[in-house]
Amino acid sequence: MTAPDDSLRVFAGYAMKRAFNAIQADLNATLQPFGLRMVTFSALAVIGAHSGLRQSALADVLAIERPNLVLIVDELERADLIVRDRATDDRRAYDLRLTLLGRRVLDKARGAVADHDARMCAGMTAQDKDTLAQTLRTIELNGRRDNDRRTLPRA
Amino acid sequence: MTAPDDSLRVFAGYAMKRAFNAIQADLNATLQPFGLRMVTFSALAVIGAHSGLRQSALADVLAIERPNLVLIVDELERADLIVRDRATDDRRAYDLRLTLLGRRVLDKARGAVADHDARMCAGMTAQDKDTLAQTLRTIELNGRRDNDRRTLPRA
DNA sequence: TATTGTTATACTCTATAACTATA
DNA sequence: TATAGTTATAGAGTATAACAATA
Repeated sequence: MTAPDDSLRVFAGYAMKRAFNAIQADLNATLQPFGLRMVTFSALAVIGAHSGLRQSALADVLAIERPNLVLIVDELERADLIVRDRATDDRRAYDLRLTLLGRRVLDKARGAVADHDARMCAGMTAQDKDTLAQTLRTIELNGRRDNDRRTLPRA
Repeated sequence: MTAPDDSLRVFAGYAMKRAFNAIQADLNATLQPFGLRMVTFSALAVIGAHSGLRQSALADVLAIERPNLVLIVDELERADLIVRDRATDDRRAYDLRLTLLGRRVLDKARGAVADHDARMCAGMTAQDKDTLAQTLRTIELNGRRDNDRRTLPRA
C-alpha cells in the first residue's frame, strides 16, 4: 500500500490534479465526436441556459479572459452552433444565441457528458458525490477569498 | 441560489476544474518564494522520498512525458537542489538525489504546502477530507481503467 | 473616460518524433 | 533491437497590452 508518490497524496492539490487529468482526457474523447472541447461545451451550455448573454458576461461566468473567449465564440460560430446578434441597446455588444443545430448538438453532447460523468464516478455513492461537489465548492471559495485578500490588502 | 453556470455545476469535471484552478493559483503563490512550481515541488518531494531513482521512473510516477521531465530536472539541478549521478550499473541512466540545500528547501516548502492545503480545505471536516481523497482516487482509477480499455481493446 | 469586442503576442504546459549512447 | 536521456517542435491553454467603436 506504499506508492512512490505517497508523500504527495496527502495534499488535496496533487490528488486533484491527477483526478482532473483523468477526467479531462475522458471528457475530451467524449466530446470529440461532437466537434467540441471542454471549454466550447461549457460555453455552449451556458449560452443554452442564458440565451442572449454577452461575451463579457460569458467570459465572467466561465472565468476566461475576454481575448481568449473571442476565439472560443469564433469556433462555435464557425460550426454554426451559435450566432452573434448585435445587441439592440448597446451597439458595441453581441447577444449570443444557440442556432437550431446548436440546440441539437448541445442536447446530445450533454447526454454524452452525463454518461461520461457517471463513468468517472462509478463506485461512488450518492452521498460521496454530494460530498465531492460540496468540498470542491468549498475549495473554490477558499481560493477566491484568499485571492481577494491578496489583491485588496485590508480594504 | 441559481448561478449562471448551474447547468455545468452538476458535472464533477466542471466543479473540479474550478476548484483545481483555485488550488493551483494559491499553490504557485505559496511556492514562489522557494523558487518552485507545482511540478518542480512534486519532483523534489518524490526524489526526497526515493533517493537514487531515475528520470524515467520519476516521469512514470508523476505521469509526465520523459522529454518534459528533462527540463524539470534541469531546473532543479541548476538551482542546486538535486544532482544527477551517473548510475553505476547502467551508464545511460542517472540516479537523482537531493543536495543538502535541496533537503532544506524541500522541508521548508513542504511545510508551506501543508499550510496552503489547510487554507484551501478550511471549513471541511476530517471526514470530508477523507471522502475527498477517496473519491479523487476513485475518479483517477476509473479514468485509468477506461484508458486501458481504449488502448488495449479486449486484450 | 470607461467598456465591448478584438488583435497581437508571449509564456506555460503538454505531446510526439527522432536523435545519441548505451544495453 | 530496445531503453535512458535528450533535442526540437508543435499544439493547447492562459495572460497582458493596446486598439477601434461605442457608451
